[in-house]
Amino acid sequence: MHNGSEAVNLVTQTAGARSPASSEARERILAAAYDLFSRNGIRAVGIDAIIERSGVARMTLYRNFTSKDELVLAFLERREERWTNGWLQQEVERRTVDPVDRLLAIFDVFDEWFRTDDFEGCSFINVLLEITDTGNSLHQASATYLVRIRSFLERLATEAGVADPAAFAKQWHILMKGSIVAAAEGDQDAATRTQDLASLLVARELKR
Amino acid sequence: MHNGSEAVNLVTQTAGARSPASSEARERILAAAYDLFSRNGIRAVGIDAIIERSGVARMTLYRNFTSKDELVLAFLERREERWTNGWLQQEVERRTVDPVDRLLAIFDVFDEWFRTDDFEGCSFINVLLEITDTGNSLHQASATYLVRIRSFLERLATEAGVADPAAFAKQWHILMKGSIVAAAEGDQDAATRTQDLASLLVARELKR
DNA sequence: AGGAGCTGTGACCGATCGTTCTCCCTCTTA
DNA sequence: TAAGAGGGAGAACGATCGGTCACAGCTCCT
Repeated sequence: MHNGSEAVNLVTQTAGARSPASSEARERILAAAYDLFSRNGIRAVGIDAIIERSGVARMTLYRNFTSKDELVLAFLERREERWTNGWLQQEVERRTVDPVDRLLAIFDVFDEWFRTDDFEGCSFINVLLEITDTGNSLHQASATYLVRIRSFLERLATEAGVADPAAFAKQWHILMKGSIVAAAEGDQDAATRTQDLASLLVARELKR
Repeated sequence: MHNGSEAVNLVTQTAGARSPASSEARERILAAAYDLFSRNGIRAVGIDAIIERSGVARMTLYRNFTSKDELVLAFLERREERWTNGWLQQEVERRTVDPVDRLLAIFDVFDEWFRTDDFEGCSFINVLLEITDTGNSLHQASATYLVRIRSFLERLATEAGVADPAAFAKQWHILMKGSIVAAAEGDQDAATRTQDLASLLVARELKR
């Protein structure tokens, strides 16, 4: 899930500009890192595991990424592309158009997610909690991607005509995060429970 | 916080029964492990850091705990003693007596917690997310301690006369977990925001 | 033909991981 | 006073960590 191999074949490129930033090897490394990091966390996954799964040479990895941290950063970036934008946001917008319905639909999407057998949780939360040091670039990057999710919520809240969209988005995000942790604990019905809570907030903010 | 050094001096014990399970060295190891694990997580803290901080010999640690995993297990047990029981539960019960007020007071207690400069988050959530493998004993232990927190909530919900205390406790716990993650993200007002959500649930479940 | 650029191979680095071992010292209690 | 247990110190174990090195092979462009 969320690791669709649309792979974008970029081989046979134009003139000497064979940019290393989009080589086939780099893509395979990133794909392997995505699977391993999202499922097992950062610290638990070593470079060896990544090169083995990607079938790439050790030096090829270090030619494409100067360090493990930079690879993790690239993973987080891809996580936003695939999970936040390509999945959550897109799925919500596909299901309905009314902004309030879209907000509530988040938990319908989560419900399906929580029931997948290989539920991996939210990588941004995982990295944020795994890397304690608030000065660490990985910690900060995760925090930034979480802020971006909140921007999406705030946009929907604004469209819905909520009085204080920023505050609303923060509360909504607390609900989302709570449900994700509950799902990680094993509660398959966490999304439904949380949607019920969310509907209470909607009812208060928007008499309809 | 929550690491009060009440230390329980157990030296000079009775007859040969100098149980290794409560030696002074063991206590110092556990105290060091508590500080380090709760603040930095499990994987980030090595044995070396623990023996250095505790000032104990390497072999003394392994005479008291057969492995790092067992030390982590002992840490989690102490975390429940100090955090769940000795702090959260006690603090809530000290502040008020009405069960509904006690449920809401959780977020008053959280508010103070979130504002401490060395906020460490919930170790049970941290370990649960850090150790992905659901079969791992550390993962399972963390899950169990989270269930116990829910038991406390359920007790209060029952006393409050909620229709479905188990479901109520799960929703309340989702709110708590969401607020803790938000606090880890840096939101100092996460407890207030969450208490507002919580009050909506209370209002629906108990017309008063 | 030749050079540039990316990849593969495999040895290798120092550091750190969790864990074990041996030797000795210091208490306590019988 | 003797026995015995707990602790301290430090070397060492094999494994793994992230990261580097030299060298050879391939494919593409000019």
